[in-house]
Parts: sequence; C-alpha cells; structure tokens
Amino acid sequence: MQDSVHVQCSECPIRHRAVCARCETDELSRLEQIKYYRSFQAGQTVVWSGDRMEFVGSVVTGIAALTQTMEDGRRQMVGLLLPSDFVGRPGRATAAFDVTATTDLVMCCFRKKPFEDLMTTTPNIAQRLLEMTLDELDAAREWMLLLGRKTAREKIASLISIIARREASQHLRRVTGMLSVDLPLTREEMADYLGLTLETVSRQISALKKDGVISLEGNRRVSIPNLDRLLEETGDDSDGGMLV
Amino acid sequence: MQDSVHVQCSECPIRHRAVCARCETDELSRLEQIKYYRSFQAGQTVVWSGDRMEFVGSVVTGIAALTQTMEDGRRQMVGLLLPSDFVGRPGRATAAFDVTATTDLVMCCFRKKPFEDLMTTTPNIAQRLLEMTLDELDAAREWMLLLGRKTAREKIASLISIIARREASQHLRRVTGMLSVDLPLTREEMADYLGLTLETVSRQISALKKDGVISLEGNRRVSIPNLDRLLEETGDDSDGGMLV
DNA sequence: CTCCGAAATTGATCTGTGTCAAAGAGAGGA
DNA sequence: TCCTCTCTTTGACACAGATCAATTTCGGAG
Repeated sequence: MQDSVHVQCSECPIRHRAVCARCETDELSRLEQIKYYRSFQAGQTVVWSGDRMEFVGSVVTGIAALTQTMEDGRRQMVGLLLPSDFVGRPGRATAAFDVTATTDLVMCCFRKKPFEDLMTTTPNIAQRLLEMTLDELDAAREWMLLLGRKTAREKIASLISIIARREASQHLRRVTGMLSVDLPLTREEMADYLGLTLETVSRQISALKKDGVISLEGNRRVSIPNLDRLLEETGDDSDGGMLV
Repeated sequence: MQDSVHVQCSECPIRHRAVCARCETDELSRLEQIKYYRSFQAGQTVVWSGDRMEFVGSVVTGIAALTQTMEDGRRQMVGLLLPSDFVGRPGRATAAFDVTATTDLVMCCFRKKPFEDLMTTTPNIAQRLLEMTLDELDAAREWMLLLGRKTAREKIASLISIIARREASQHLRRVTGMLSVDLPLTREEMADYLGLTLETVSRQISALKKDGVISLEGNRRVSIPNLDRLLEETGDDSDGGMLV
C-alpha cells in the first residue's frame, strides 16, 4: 500500500485527508461539485444523536466534540474533532452521538447520497476512509485505557500531551524554545473528556503546576518547560503509544 | 447502499461477514485460495502489541480479547472478539494491541499482502470492512461512556446484557423461557474489560444476584429472569444504545 | 468419590475522586 | 472605570471502589 499523499483541495484552507488523499484530478473535481461549507458558533450543536445525518464532511477550522449523555445528565465526550478530522458515516442514516462546536467552527460538507455514490465508483475513497476509521478506532482504544485505568493526574497529563502533539503536527511550527499550547476546552469539557469532574481537573492542573510540570499563562494557555517530564506523567510507554 | 447479504464461505462453519458479504462468486473463490486456519488454546497469545502482523482474519469459534497493558501492569481490555469479528488492519504493518485467546479459538486467516491486493481490486471488500470498522468504532465509543461514567453495578449489568445480546444474535435460539448465558470470561477478565478490580466485579455480581436481577448456575452461567429489569440497571436509554 | 489448585467470594480498611459550598479571577459590556 | 456573568480555584467532607487478607467454592485429574 503506497504512502498517503495529500492533495490540496481547491478553496479549502486545509488538506482534506478524508477525500483528497491519492485522489486523481477527476475525482477531486467531482467532489468539488458536491461540496459546501457550514459555519457554527461556539456552543452550537451540529447534529443531535439520533437525528438524520444528511451530510458527511470534515472540520476546516475550529474544534467540535462528539458527546454522549445519559438520562440523568452524566456526560462523556467520545471524540474531539480537530481540523482535517472527518465526521459522519457513509451507510448509516442517523447520528449515533451529539456533535457540538466547542469553538467557532467551519466544516466542509458533502451531501451524503452523492458522496456515497461517488464512493462506490471511486475505490480510493473507501480505502482512504477505512484507513482513517481504523486510526480513529485505535485512538478510541487508547482512550479506553485512559478512561479505565489511568489516575486523574495521568489523565490530565495525557490530555495536555495529546493536544500539544496534535497542535504541533498541524502547524508544523515546532518552536525550539519552550512549547506552549492553547487548551481549546473549558475545565468542564476536559472533565467530560477524561471521565472526571471539573473540580478534579482543576485540582490536578494546579498540582502539575505546583510540581513544575507545566505552567499557566491565563486559564487557557499551558507552557511545557520539559516535554519528557510531562510524558512521564502520562503513564504511557515513553516511545510508542498515544496515536491521536 | 444495499442491505448486507451474507454469503456462506465454503468450509467455514460460520458466515464470514468480513469478506463474504455481497461477494460475487469469483471474489469468494479468490478468497478461498488465500485462506487458512489457525487454532489457539485458551490463554495463548495470538499476537503481541508491536509485532509484525502478517495476516488478517476473523474469529470462527471461541473468543479473543484485545488488551493493552501499562508498564506497571495495569491492564485494560479494549475489545472482545466473538465469532465473525474481524481482526487486523489492512495497511498497517504492526499490531497495536495484544490479542489473546480467552477460550480455545479457531481463526480463519488471510495472508495480509494477498488480502490487500484483493482489496484494491475488489471495492466491495473495502466497503464492507469500512462498514464493520465504523460499527466497531461506535461500539468503542459506547464503551468509553461505560468506562468514564458508569458505576460498577451499571458496568456489570451492561456487560451481561451485551454478552446476552451477542449470544442471542449468534445462535438465534431465542428460547421463550428464562434466558441464560455463559460468561466466557473470568472475573479478572471482566474486571479488565470494565476498568474495575476483580473483587469489585465479584461483589457487584453478588449484589445483582441478591437483588434478584440475575441468578447464577455455577460460576460461569448467568440466568436472567427479567431482561428489562437487567437493562434498567445498565443506565442506558431503554430503547436504542449498546450497539455491540 | 476424593483431592488439589485455580477461581471466586467475602470481610476490613484505606484512599482517590466526587460532592457540596464558597470565594477568586477574567473577559466583555455599559 | 466598574459591573456582571461565567469560568476557575480551593476547601471540607463523603463515599465508591481499591487494596490487603482470608476463606470458600468449583471443576478437573486421579
């Protein structure tokens, strides 16, 4: 299987890994024809669990969250969608989870039916989607280890290092100095992602700060003086792991 | 997208959802040529995380578990593979998780390279695999809710109801009377799946028994006098949910 | 049937995280 | 500038589940 080659979608400010990788020109142009954009404000819901899902698409800018809520209000975030992440299920009519914009959000969408038609005639797309979905599945399974077995402190360290990693891989601006990342989530959203309460999140962030593992500039920006030190706190093997 | 039509693989005692659905005869025969069987004893490891993975395949009989282990020994099961479940990642060289046989196990395997070749020439296979992988992803996300937010009692009830559901859908022997299922896992394995300790698993099973939600015949067989009563204990919405 | 080792149960106690409550800090608008 | 609302931090306490430690039960071999 050849290496994945990313092709730039015209107009789209970012690469469309979902649909453009390995695409030939004619495939791209067919995708262009059924493409459209949608914008959401922070806090807005993109789709509700159980709703008809008439499109698939990928995040262009901003961040969206997949969440699941129990009858009594307990909530668990089950996915964080960063730019270039794909949303939607070809072949399934309704959404299985709530999708909400946690920041202002722009998505590049394709109506589901035409996209599915295109998929049946364009093997590349199904294969690329399979690859992405398998990656997501691996990431979900890593996350299961975090939820089931890690301590609160390890969970926080893991979240910060994942956000740092993804942010780094996006912008490719690996500054030589101290790296610092924006936390695109409120304490409550972090708690929902990590299976904790917001109080515990806050306490553990304070503890990591006190121990010199991180430092804060305002509430939302974290500086990491020593990445290795942070990674030790995650409980993961130093080398591999953490695919997200 | 048409409904999935299951075609019986010759020799295989069960349907190969992974590869046979919607297959045409010639595709089937090409699959037959690269197919072989492997048997494992209970407790044996199929592949270790990080090892080269030279095959993909599906479970024929028995049960396998995907697990992840931290350096200090904390373990989390991240998937339970029942007959007809697919294992392996076309397009990735190494396994991301340990795969172990929790019971005696027979797998139907395909060498990875020929399978991948077949996949590129046979769009159906990639599409079918995509569908299955998306289902697994949804199931993993349901499981994240369980790990992050459910109480020990709810976790146990969820596990039993999932096993009951999968067993029922396999054998299609929906007995009219009281339904009873075999727990194919030790208490420790259940604990690893649920993110608990084996003592807590044992205690909660005892509690459910005392409350008349289930009853035990020996250690491994559970009777469910009232399925609705059990489902109430899972914490899930009464209707939808629990995709596994 | 009896014996043996592994698996499961049960008890006592400890601890990490949740819960409830209050006070502090930031950002945006008047 | 100050005010207000939301987000965050911190404290005191409670409790679910972990840990440590015996027993007890089960299932297979002889």
